[in-house]
Amino acid sequence: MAGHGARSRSGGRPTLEEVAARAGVGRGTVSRVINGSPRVSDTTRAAVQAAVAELGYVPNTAARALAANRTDAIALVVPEPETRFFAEPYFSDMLRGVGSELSDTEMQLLLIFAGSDRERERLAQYLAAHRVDGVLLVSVHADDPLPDLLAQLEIPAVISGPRSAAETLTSVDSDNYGGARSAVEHLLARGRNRIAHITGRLDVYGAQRRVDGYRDALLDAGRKPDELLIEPGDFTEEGGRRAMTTLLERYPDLDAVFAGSDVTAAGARQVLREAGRRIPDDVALVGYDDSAIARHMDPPLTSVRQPIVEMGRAMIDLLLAEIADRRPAVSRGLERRHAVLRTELVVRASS
Amino acid sequence: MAGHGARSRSGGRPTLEEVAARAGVGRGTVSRVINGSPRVSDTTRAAVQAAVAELGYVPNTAARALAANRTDAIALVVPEPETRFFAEPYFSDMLRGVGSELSDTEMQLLLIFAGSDRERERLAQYLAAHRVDGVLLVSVHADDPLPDLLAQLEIPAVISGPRSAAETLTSVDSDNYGGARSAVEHLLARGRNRIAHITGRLDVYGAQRRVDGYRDALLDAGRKPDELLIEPGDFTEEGGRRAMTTLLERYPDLDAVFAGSDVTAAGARQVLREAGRRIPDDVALVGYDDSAIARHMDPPLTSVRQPIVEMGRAMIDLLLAEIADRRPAVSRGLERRHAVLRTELVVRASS
DNA sequence: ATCACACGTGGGAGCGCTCCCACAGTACCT
DNA sequence: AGGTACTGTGGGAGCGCTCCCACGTGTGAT
Repeated sequence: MAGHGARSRSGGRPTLEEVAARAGVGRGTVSRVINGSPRVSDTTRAAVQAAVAELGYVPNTAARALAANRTDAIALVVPEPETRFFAEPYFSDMLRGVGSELSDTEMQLLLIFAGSDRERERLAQYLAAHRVDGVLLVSVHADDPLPDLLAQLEIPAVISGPRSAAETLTSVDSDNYGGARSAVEHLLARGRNRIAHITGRLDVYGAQRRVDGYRDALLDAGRKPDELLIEPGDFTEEGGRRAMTTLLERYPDLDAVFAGSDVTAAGARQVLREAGRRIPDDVALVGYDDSAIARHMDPPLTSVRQPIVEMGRAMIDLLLAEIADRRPAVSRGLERRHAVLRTELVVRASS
Repeated sequence: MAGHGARSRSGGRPTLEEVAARAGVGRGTVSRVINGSPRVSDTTRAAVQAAVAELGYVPNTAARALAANRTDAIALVVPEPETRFFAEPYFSDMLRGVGSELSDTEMQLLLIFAGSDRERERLAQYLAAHRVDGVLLVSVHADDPLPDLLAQLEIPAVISGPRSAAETLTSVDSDNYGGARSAVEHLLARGRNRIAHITGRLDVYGAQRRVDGYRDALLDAGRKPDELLIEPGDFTEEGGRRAMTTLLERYPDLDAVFAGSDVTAAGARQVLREAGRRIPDDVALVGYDDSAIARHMDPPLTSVRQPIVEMGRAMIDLLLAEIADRRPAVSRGLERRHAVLRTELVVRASS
């Protein structure tokens, strides 16, 4: 066991310079080895690696960040209070995808909550200090100033769930349009005739796309969509109840409901039950998200699954690419990228 | 609105030097103002602050970290897979406490999962690189090498749930002994005579302390604890079922059970029901943790609440103090601190 | 008047890296 | 033989801070 004395100066960690001396090479060469540059001979590389191992050298991140003007860290920004973060599986799935894709990288992931005004203030400071190389944005509301701030600071960012068809940030989304279509096509195939739709919050782009998918599925089946069968909801259970009540008054004979979320479907289910409708015998019910609620509902709810883990992975891929592109300072006019991932209809007893 | 041109050199952020020039002072003085040193005259301070505001100056963290040899970041290390982190309210409560206590600090919190061997490898590298000023350790198993690693690297650390009575790290804990006592005293006060205890995993120090509390409560009431009424569990539902089955065979006439966790109580409840025992009429049941399970059980479960949010706060307080103490390089031989927070018995219908 | 000692301040040195230019050495062409 | 090109290498400069020493200047004791 050579080089027992890991520290050359008492208390301090070994530096590049010390590794260089030990290996009998220059500082630059050690730096090249550490950073995996190919412009080093094999013998030299081996010598340096030996010295690194002997001294237990670990690069000083702060020094690297200062010299290279990068942090090797990215932030996952959640503009929600922490409680919602823990309550919804969406976030944990997203985190799983992001984490797995990042695990063979040197990149460090920071989780930042920005639910309160105070937290948002801190976040702004944080970004202004350029403490991360890039940002992942999830669950952003249409009027959020954060995307603009990021653009202004020229920080690479990827958003999940674009705010509109003209989203300026690189984005990742699930195929809301296709998901809605598959739900409606499924109901048509089951022989349903009067299919209602309780929408999500219509200021959310994805909710709009689901309405589009609903309409087009009917049109392509040769039916004329009835606007009175489309009742606005807001992703909540209460919204589902309200909308269902309205729809039932309007069309007592409707035989299917496509809800904008599983929670909304739960609200609708309650009203249907109270009105004496059996599910699925009288009215078929389909939700969206395939959350735990869907599996545990009575009867189990047919629902559209979004590939959230995969969306997390895709976000990282796009973000890393954008960071890499930006490194050479040349702002190559890359067109914005928008990834759309396929959804899957999970059929259960409710339809 | 003076000083419209925020940037003096194109593309770059303003530096300390530039702020100094603008304010007509030296670099050192600006540094003092930024860091809140009292050794600056009021007029000078005002001038510097004005310059900072005009230029939109934000300190460069990397430079500061390099020069001052600190990171202003601490890590919350969770030696569990992410799924458990999200599944258990323990972690989210802890995070809430930690976050709230940190919110009026410059400290940045990093959340690090170290569930897999691979992740633990990364963590070791991370700590070796001294990328954080301190570490918060939650849910550490008795044989975990992490505490030793931290001690060796001389990184300030606070552990929640000491590993033994001789814990070497600064620790925060809830009063497991007192919590158990209050549960048993409650059962005694309710007139119960044969009180069983299903323990937690006995390699967890807190579980041992609960057994101690159970015994002492009985002793102090003038009863001799019966070791055959103490059956080892492991915090799980299955363990609760197993232990309850054994206990019921041994003492068909027992009239109370104090379980080491709510989940264990749920397992015990199931066995009791199947054996035809009514809760609380025939057998009173008390759990530990006051988790969501306790509130939703039928009947609602009496349980010992741990002040987890407060524990998170206390951990931060102790850690920040330790970091501050270490800053002046003088390793003042401070005795290790061990905070113990009071528990609270939440009485519900099960007892 | 002299000394002592604060206080507020300026700026040099240095933290540990990366970047890049310079240079020796080798290889391959004219 | 000279030129050109490329490869591998060393080390200077500089990233933006903090730390600390040195230097006025003002105050009070002698």
